[in-house]
Amino acid sequence: MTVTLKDIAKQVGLSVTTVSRALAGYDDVAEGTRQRVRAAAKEMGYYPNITARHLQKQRTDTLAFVIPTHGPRFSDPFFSELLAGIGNEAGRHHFDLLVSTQPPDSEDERETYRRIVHGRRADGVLVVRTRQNDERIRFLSEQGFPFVAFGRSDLGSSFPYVDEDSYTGTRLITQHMADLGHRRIGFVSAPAGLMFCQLRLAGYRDTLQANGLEPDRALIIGGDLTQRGGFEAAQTLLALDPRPTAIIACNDLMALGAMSAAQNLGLIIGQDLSVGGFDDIPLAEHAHPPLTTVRQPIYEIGQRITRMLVQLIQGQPAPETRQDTRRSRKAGEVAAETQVILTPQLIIRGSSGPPPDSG
Amino acid sequence: MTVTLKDIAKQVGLSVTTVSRALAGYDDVAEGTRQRVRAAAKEMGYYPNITARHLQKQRTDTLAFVIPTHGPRFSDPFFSELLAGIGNEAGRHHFDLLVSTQPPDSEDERETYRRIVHGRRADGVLVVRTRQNDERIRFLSEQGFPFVAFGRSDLGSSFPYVDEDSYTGTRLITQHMADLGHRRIGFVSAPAGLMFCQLRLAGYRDTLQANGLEPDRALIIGGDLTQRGGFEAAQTLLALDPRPTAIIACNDLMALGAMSAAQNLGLIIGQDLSVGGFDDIPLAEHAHPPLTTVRQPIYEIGQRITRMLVQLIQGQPAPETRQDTRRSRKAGEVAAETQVILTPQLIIRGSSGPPPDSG
DNA sequence: CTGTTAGCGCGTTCAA
DNA sequence: TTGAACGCGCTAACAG
Repeated sequence: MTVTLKDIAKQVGLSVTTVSRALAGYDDVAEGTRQRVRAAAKEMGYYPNITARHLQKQRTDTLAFVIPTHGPRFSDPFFSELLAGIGNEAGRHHFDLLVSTQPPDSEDERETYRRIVHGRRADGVLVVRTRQNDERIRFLSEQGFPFVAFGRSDLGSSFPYVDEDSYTGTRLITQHMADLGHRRIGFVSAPAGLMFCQLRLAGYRDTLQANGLEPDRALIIGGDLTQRGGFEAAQTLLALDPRPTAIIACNDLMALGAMSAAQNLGLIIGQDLSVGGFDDIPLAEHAHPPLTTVRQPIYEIGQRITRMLVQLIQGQPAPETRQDTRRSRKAGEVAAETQVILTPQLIIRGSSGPPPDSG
Repeated sequence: MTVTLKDIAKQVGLSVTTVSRALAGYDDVAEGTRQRVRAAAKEMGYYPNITARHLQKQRTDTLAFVIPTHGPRFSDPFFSELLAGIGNEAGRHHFDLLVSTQPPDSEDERETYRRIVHGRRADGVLVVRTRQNDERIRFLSEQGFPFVAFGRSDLGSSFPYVDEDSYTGTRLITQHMADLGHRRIGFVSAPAGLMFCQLRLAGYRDTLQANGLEPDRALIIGGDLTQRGGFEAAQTLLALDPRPTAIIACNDLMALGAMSAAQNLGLIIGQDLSVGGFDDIPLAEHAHPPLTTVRQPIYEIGQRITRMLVQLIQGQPAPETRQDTRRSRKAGEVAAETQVILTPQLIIRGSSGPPPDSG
């Protein structure tokens, strides 16, 4: 049913080897032969069997992307944008993308990584939402398996990643609130194990301190990065007695949820309560009011980690030798950065303004 | 570096075959031998090479999912939820998931399908966002390649799918608006080639007619299913002179954008303007006000089409023979439905209410 | 019970 | 310029 090299060989009366080389465009095959073979292949509708090719080449031209998903009804525009960046870039480099969804830190997740690495299911892995003491990173490092992470880690080892400077980002937006005159600023945090959670929390805390604002444990609420989580966290925060006049959330989705909760109480966002987020997903711009946030170029980050991973797999100069190659590189060549930290950008929109009693 | 069957065989002094069978748990291998082999495999950290297994078994245990993405900065919670349903269910059945992102109706998309089918890159394909005269479906049908679609088509051929009754769903929500007293109801449509676009538009139109409401071409605006698209469409609709008192959008994301646009004009949603969506993504429930919409169980649909595809691949009773097997089926066995249409459910929330001049 | 042979489909020697 | 032989890693059929 499926047509193989052997079928073509039989058809044109040549050996499988010759057919293979003719199609691969080798120049040690007669022009006429090449023509005949090509014609036959086309007519018979030949497509190389990708699996066989993988086995022979000892590489799969496939990247793996294991998405950490919590509950069943997972729905996060952040990931769909990231996936688009990854998917498009992988395609550009003729790599397939293997996607798996697994609960973070679960046995299933561990097994998924083992299968990918030991079973040679893919040539490299993309790791996202890095965690403290991240076992995925430790495992991949130990195994010497190519990977690039979106986010840093606290492990000693050095590995390639792209990350946004979350600490500075949160400092920017917290300072923005402080500059507007807010003195009680709530914070909706993320699962504590996430690296960026720690960094953002620290940015928040340090900025409070730098502005002589009293830290208040009650103003910090854990969130799960969903809109519902932000909604519920805001309900708690807004029930406090001297209630906060501003709320900063660890991501936009929670910030949007917080806005809804406040609006349900009749509060006007940007006046009665200021809200800030993180990410700048497309929803932020078209919310009402538009959300003040810290921009993170998700799509571009997806492209970038994918490009880095492909380069890593295809054996670009290792990081150690980069200094040496700098001068000898030809025009147009660009060094493969292996550890990138992006500068955050504060996007001020209508959801933030001076506190109600300031005017 | 990677340990293969051959390595183990050498280690324990047996043939590759015996090792293979010992690990596979065949009972024609001595208990002691099995023990020795298993121990060695474990100690040496053996994992089967998945690619080799695929080649030998002539199947890949992989499903392909080609996501139709339009612009570069694609970000849609609908797809992340669908992906979660698909990914989790695929995992449950020990299938890998190959994801690709391609612009609909593009040459790249066609090539992606050809590669999957002819290159035997996967055992089956999931098709979503079905289109009029859908070339993907025609191609897969012609090739006899296993697939299941989310959405129907207008092609003559019969194929397995799950779909929600979009027509009735839109009738429900349009009737809801009419019942509230709305007489000028705007509609934000979707790209015309999409099957559900036609169905929803028809549901809208027929309901207007059934209620004796004048159809007005100006009240129907094309949308691109993004929040921005809904935002802009609503701006146009709200600039009309007798402006609509209600707007129904083809999906929730556009409805949320429409709400923002209206709110920017100072309109109060649910009073000055009613808004309705379609899908019931998690964002809808926690919007302000919460969005009236037609529920579509996205996650479950993802699971279901995946389960159907797996059954199809694993050779469940073909649709033609289902009647025959019905009686001979054993207790507990359930017929594999091949064409499922789900009944839509109207979710009434705060975004819809009587028109302003009615009270 | 175990080993030999064979083959999945392809690409890469090495001879002829 | 072409073909035969071999191997990628695994499993299945068949002997012994």
